[in-house]
Amino acid sequence: MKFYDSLDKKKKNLNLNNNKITIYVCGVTTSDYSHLGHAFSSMVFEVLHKYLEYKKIKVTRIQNFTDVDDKIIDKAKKEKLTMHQVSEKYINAFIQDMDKLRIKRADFYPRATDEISNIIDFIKKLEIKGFTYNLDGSVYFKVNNKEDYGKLSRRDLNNIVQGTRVEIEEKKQHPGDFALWKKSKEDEPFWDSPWGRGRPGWHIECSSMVMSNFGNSVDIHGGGLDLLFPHHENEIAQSEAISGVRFAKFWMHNGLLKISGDKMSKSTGNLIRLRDALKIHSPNSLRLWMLSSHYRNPIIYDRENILAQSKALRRLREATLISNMGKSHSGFSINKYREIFEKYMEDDLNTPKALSVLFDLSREINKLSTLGNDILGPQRLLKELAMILGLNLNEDQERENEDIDEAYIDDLINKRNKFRKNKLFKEADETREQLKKMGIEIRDSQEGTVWKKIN
RNA sequence: GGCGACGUAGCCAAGUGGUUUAAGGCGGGGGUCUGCAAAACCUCUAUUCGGCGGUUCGAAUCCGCCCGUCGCCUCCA
Repeated sequence: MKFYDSLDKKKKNLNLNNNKITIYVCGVTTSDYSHLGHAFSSMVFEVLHKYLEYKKIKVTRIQNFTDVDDKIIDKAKKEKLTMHQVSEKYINAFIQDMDKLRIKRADFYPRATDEISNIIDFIKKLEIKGFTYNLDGSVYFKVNNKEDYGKLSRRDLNNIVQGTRVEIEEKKQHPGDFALWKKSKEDEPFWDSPWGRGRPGWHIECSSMVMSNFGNSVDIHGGGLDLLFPHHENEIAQSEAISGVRFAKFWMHNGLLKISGDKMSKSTGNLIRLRDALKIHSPNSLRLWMLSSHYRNPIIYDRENILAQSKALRRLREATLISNMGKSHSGFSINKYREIFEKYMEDDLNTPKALSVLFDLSREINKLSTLGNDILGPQRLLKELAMILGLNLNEDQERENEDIDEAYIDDLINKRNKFRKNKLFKEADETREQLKKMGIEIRDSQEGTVWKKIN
């Protein structure tokens, strides 16, 4: 099983201890509703999780909530709520929205505010080792004391600031130094610490959570590519400054989601909320769309593309819905498809290729069915493999059949079939048109007439 | 200015030295089936991988230059 490691810049073999694996994924700052980029990132590592589990590997996946930060504090002031209330609201929304997308939940969702005492201990250790300095009640990490700083993002400390738009805090010893502990201003939430009242800096919570849950090193550390610098670079610096060992065996970064060529991000307001996307797209179509490009590549939001995926989805679903009338066995090897699927998944999570196996399998099922073969096994395999990718091939069918007067539809279908029996085709076609106007498409087959809702 | 990614058919998107004279999906053409449809199946739809050079017996795949798009260097999945 090979995955691309952003630090070593190559695909590496995943070696396991006792068939166990630990995964830490950087979660969201709880200052707003989650957007599609969050969904994409969460889904990538969820699919990884599910695949490993399918391979009988014991996975522990943690995804954090950053529930203390400037934006949350601002929002709380504006809405006259406490920081905690704001966070609570968006944490609940996150869970709700991700559930709807059928993202299997992580094992734990630790919050920064529950981690404070560990964080303080962490900073104390860094202090003892001489990696920090105090500046007006805030504590900073000395980037110059970490000789390999910049190894993840290939950055050189000497020109790390040149040409940037960063306003350099003149007091910092080095422009790259970052806050471990921020002194709190008046009317801001705070925690007592050896350095006075304040709150943790952004990067420290992830290091602390990894270490308090997994020890000095985690197997896979994931997140969006936008976190590579400075967030993950800083995590490495502070963690390895303490432990002296490699912080994450694998750094996995998903590509960023874009809207008409530009990154989806909070700063520009250029984003689509997951809950809004779910109003016009089914979970399956959204997932199929996200899975149809490789996780490390950027993906551009485009309604037409997602719509195309929902049509593709039908192909898969139809193949699982064919009644199994066949008796004979074709000598068809389902293991071949399973093996190819696994081969692609284990090659750095190549979901586009893995999906192609599902489509090939669907075609095979249709062919076998026409030839009168037993298709139960292949159908089960199709559903099983799709489920690893979070595609529920029964779900949309059920969903589409909601809110429909089935008895009325059955009446019309019976009526049409009587017309057909009596060769009154004109009347039969009119009835079919009537159904179509209601959004119902029908299909005649040997087993009778079946119908489904169309969009 | 520094670091990095990408550019493959009408569209989306894999492939990163020979097994690929390039997966899969959407769209489109033709056919089979059907009273007609739908679905399904068969078949066609890039002799070619941004451009130009180079390395090699052999390149979409490696190297160089150029053009274009984007990301990070600021909170960000």
